[in-house]
This record gives sequence, C-alpha cells and structure tokens, in this order.
Amino acid sequence: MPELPEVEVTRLSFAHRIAGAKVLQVQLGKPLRWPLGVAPEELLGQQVLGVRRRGKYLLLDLDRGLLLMHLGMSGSLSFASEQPLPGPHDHFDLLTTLGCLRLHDPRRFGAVVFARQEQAPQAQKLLGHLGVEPLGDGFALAPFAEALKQRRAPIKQVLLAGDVVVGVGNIYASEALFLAGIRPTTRSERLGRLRVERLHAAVRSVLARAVQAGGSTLRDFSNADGQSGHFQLEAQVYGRAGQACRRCDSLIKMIRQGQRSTFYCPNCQKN
DNA sequence: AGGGTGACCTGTCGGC
DNA sequence: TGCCGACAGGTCACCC
Repeated sequence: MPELPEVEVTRLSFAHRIAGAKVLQVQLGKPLRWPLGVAPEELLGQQVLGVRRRGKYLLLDLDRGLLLMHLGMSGSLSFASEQPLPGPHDHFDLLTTLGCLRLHDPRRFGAVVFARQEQAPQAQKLLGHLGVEPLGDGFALAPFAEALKQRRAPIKQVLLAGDVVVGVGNIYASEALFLAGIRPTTRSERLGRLRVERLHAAVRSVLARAVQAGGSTLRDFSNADGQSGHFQLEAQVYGRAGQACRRCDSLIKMIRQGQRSTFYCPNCQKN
C-alpha cells in the first residue's frame, strides 16, 4: 500500500491531532519486522512533539527519543479517540491522552523502532543510507544527474533502491518512467541530459499529484482518519498489462526486474 | 561499493 | 467447491 504519497497523506491526517499527547500505554501484537528496541514502559509519560516523514518512514518525535514507524507492504495507521477492539492484524497500539495510534499490518513487514535520538545507531541503520527527498528543496537536477551517471543498473531499479532519491516505490517508478518517456530497462548511466531532466520533473510531479489526490491510485489505501484516496489519479501503466496505452493505444507490457513487476508502453518509452 | 538474490509473512485471485 | 501456485504497494542481510 504505502509509497511516499500514502505515507505523507497518513502523516498529514493525524500529525496535528496527536501533537502534544502523552503516552499512557503501549500494546504489542505479533512481532513486526524488527523489535521495538526498548521496554514499552520506557515510552510511558513521554510527550509526542510532532510527526515527521523521511522517505517511507514516519518519525514520531517524543521528548526523550523518537519512534520510527514503517508500513511495509501492507501496513496502515489509524488514529482514533477511543481504542478500537484489536483485530488479528493489529500489532502496535500507542495509547495516548489524545487518542490511540494503531498499526494494522497483515504481512508484518512494517516496523516500529525506538531510538534515543535520530543519530543513534538504531535509527541510522534505517535512515542513514537514504537518498534525497523528492518533494524537498534538496532534490536538485545536477546532483541527481551526477548520481544517475554513477550507476549501471536499470533505471527502474535505481529509483527503487532509494539511495539516490527516496519514496519512489514499485507503482510510482513505473508511472514516473512512463511520464518521462524512458524505458525502465535503460541503464542509469546511459541517460542523457534531456532524459534525466524529464525524469527529475516526472518523479516530482507524480508524487506531488498523488499526495494532493489523497493517496494512491490503488484500492485499499486509507489514511489515519479511515478515509480512502480520491482515486483521481488513474494509473497510466501500472497494473495495465495488455491494455491500451492511454496516450498512443499500443499495448502496455509487463516485465520482471529484480523480482518485481514493471509496466511500460513499448511505443511511448523507447530507451 | 554496486549489483543480484533470497528472505520475511499473510491474503487474494485465477486456473485446473 | 477445493487446492495450489503466483503474486502483492518494502527493504534488509548476504554473496559475489
């Protein structure tokens, strides 16, 4: 479910409501990808100062540390004034004076990890290698071009790797490459100035529009209010193998790259 | 150090 | 209807 836009939409939906809350209780379900890394009692009484996002991580700033939350493949957060009855896939509840923040995650690829500070090794192990924020000022064309020139892997996989630019997941990678008119299999280093420029703009605009639309093009995403995306953004290529390209009517193709599906239009995306 | 692979876990869907 | 394999929005540890 969650790429950068979904994570950001989630953040926007509850950050203002949880700010200032004090932690009353922590309830854990089945194990997530990593252990919390601290005794839950350690969190009690701490105040939630705010919620930031770094890549696909949400950072819950507390007065004596921070919680790094990741939604994995199937996670979603909800924030409700009363604690709802926990279901079989609810694996983390943070009960606070202002409401209950809950991580629901059937596949349990998500995680909640505590660190005393952002620079602590537990946090840096997860955040340290991340690339620039695509929606921030740091996403400049020249360094992006420079980074892409250093890589020999197919451009789709460089985007997914997240060490050049963060937040682009499997859906938006295909979508951005379509927008830029670039074949996903093209080696990163072989992209010329013009294509890099188009890709830079495409990554930005695809992600920004998805945030504005309230989440992804896909069906089961909902923010922490329980509201689903507006579905205003139709996928151009993702999930459309065998269907007609919306721009040129050619048939959309699906291939496998690094065990993930990639979709593209063979006519609109020639190298 | 970059690149390729397997691993983690559960649910759903299509085909036989 | 039932079973089985393929696949799903992420990313880490591991090997070369």
